[in-house]
Amino acid sequence: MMTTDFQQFFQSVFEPELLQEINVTGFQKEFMEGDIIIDIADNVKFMPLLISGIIKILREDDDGNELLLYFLEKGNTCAMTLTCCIGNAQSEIRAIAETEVCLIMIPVQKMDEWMAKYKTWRAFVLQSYQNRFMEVLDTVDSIAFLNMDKRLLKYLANKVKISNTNIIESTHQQIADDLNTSRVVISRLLKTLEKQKQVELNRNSIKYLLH
DNA sequence: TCATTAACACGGG
DNA sequence: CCCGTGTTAATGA
Repeated sequence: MMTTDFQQFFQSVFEPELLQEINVTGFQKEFMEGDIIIDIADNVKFMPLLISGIIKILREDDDGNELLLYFLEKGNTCAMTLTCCIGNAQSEIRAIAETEVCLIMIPVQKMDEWMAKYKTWRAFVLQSYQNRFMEVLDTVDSIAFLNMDKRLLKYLANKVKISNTNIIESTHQQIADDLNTSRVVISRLLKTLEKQKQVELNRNSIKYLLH
């Protein structure tokens, strides 16, 4: 059973026959905030299409430190899943529900079949690759070339952009985890941003005051 | 110079 | 009382 949400969003992207097939083979799955959707070393058997909510994609080092790679929004899919499906490999990333999330799960076998059968599917998959690759490049650039204050601003701006509100409900510790730094640094940088009238600070929330 | 770690005080829920 | 926040001091890259 497919929701109207799904119809509305993907209608413009996929042709009717493909929509029909998705209807038949896909199934809906929901996650609560904080749920792990895909973990590192998981075998990927389904390809998720994001209907609603936001998913955080992150990487982890040997010591268990997490690093945010990018967020997925409505209409996106996980590029890691795509590579895993093709190579029949394990996930290199962890996907966590940033908000409540609604997904359509597509069995991986359908991936190949549809690549040949539907132009729109092919275009969608390639476009997803392209988009995610650019996001990762952007993140790499940030880490390599930007100081933590710029990275923080970019992080805040991005959060504002995807959540459609200028209030970011995070603790300093959560932000520090995402950017793989310490809370002391985030607290100090946020404080200077506040003095510069770029943000307003409250417990558990940050109001972003630019544009 | 700037980040990290540990430690501490403050205050709201 | 617990947790998030703001700050400092010591240490390191």
